[in-house]
Amino acid sequence: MRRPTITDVARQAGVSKGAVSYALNGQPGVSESTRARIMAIAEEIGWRPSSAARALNGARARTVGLAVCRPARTLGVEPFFMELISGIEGELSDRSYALLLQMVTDHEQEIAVYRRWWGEGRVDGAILVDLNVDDLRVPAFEALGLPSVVVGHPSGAGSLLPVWSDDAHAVRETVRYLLALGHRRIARIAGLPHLVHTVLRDRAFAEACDGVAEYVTVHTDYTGEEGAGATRRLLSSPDRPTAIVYDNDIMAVAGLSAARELRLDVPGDLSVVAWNDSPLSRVVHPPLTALSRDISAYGAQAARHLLSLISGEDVGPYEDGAARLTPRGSTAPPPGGRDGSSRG
Amino acid sequence: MRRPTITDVARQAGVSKGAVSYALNGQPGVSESTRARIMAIAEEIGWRPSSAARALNGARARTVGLAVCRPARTLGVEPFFMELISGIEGELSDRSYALLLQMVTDHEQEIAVYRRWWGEGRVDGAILVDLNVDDLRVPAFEALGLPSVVVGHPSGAGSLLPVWSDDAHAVRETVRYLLALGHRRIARIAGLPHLVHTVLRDRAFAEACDGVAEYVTVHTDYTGEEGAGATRRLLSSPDRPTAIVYDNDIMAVAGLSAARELRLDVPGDLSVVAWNDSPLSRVVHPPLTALSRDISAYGAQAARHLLSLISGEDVGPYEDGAARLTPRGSTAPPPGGRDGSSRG
DNA sequence: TGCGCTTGCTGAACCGGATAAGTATCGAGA
DNA sequence: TCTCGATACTTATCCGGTTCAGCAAGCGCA
Repeated sequence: MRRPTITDVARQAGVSKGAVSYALNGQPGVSESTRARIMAIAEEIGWRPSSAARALNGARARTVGLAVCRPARTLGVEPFFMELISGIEGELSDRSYALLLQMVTDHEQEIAVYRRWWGEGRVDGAILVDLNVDDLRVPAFEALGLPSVVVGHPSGAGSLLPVWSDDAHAVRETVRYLLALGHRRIARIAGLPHLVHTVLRDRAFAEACDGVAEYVTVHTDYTGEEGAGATRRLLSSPDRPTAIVYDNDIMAVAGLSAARELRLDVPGDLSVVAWNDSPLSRVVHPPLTALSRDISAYGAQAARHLLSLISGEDVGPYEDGAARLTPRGSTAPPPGGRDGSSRG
Repeated sequence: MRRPTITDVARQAGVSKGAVSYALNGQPGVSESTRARIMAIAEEIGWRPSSAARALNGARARTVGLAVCRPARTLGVEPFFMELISGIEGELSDRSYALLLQMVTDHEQEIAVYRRWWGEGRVDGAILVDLNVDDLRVPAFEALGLPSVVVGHPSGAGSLLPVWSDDAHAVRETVRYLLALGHRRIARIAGLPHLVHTVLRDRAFAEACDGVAEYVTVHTDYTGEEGAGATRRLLSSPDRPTAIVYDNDIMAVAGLSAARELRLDVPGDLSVVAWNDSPLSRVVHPPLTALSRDISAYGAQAARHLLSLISGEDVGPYEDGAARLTPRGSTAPPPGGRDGSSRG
């Protein structure tokens, strides 16, 4: 049961291969009646043009690559990726592009994967996530000439096209909010220190707190375990923070549990803010005050930008709206109430 | 900057295209010295054979398709998928196969996606997940002749190749454990009722409890919201259950919080068991007693089976080990202690 | 009536590899 | 010395589309 080819359709329709091709692609060169007849036959015998044969004629592969480089254990839990992928995917499939996915363990391997995909003509472009400081992938992609969108801050994207969101702004908003509540000892449990957005958040956090509150930043690997561990250490120090900002939601949930183990009430004794709002933030008790963003829309935007880039349009960096703080039950004035500070 | 082709390599090496092809594929027909020279030149100019051109000669696309059909909001949170994909992916990339991913909203759309992929020769096979009762996709895939592995129970897989795990066994083990602790009123907050594994779990749960405990099963859409809602309803009834088994971890976490809102202690007043162990189960307090499986290995096995099927090997169904119960802090004897029942 | 233009199609070349068939070279054996 | 066979290639064809050049028919118009 061989797959039907253009020749089968042509023979059945009594026309040449060329005519079928014109009919299929809506090009002039066939009459409407012939086109209809050809399409009907194609439909009937279930013919679809081979993507390989099309690609051979210089056409696009109509596929975008995404290699994700994170330790498996953090990947599974973080809603961020699935939402991002889901957004990318939605946009791609609307334009009948496919997404080629591969998980890798390090950047060297990721570069090798792209080198292969690009060399083999399997993909037309790539999406680069989890931008590192001095990221090896940026010069590699530049050298390959692989059309790429970087999901991350322009400062680290080199000549590649950045799609980003102002994390510094979100940090400032969060700190202002906590200050307004009266907090004066604020900790931040951050993610991997070599990620560009971690560095930017670190800096913004330090600047926002400087002179108005004691602050400390602890780096982790984003896992709940490290989040809980860091929380325990912070909370068992004599001058424990009255508020903790977590760089993702799984650590915030873990921190919530760690606080409870230590018999601390959230938000009575400790306020908790989670980055990346997700269903998880809403189902725990108390529901988490979180920095919300439409990750799926962000992914869709990245995909749109990449497709524009691929089709040769002239596109510039895209700045998505910054995360908005969504106050919920996990934040309140610190123990002892507001210490007389004014707002703003 | 055109991509180099086999012709470029041939010209530079001073040989014919045929020779380059033989050299590349390790076939006899070129001397070792020539082969080395050709490979060196290929490496130098960064040539890789176009996958499209290869596919045109009847070769495989070396790609496997996975269309995931779940509402976006449940997808993001459940670790299950990312772990499964990660396992599939690891196996595929070891054999330099790629994974083509698409998210769809319903089965009709999923079938359409596969029809296109298969018709266009983009994929060599497919992995079917979230098997439904009377699943439309099974006859569709059979009709297409698309080599497929079904991640789900053989009873619903038709003539497709099933890779499955005995959920009924896991249910029985869980119920036995809860009975041994002394529980006599057990609830189960299940997932979508049209999924084959939900039906199988439902049946096994009813059979295991029948005559020895009061039981009730509530169906949800797997989201934390519905899990929390169902938990509240169950716990506010006069004869509330002393133990609840949740069909996934996000609902278990939501249930944990719901119980806490109602001032019920876990595990003192209520025991909680989660299906699908994940980092999430360990970071909440108390850590959740969970049904653990190596999802990643399961995915890898599904991928291996599919690749065997694609290469025409004769493969039979694969039954993975059933989930093992991992007791943690969320389960204990019911209020009032063991009611004198003996173990076993 | 003849010219040029448009319409609707055909035939052939081409994309980049794989591969079967053909060929030149060389060494070994009769 | 001639043949045989292996070795190391080349040449040509094919895969399934796209696309360009060509061509016949029909039509408007001078």
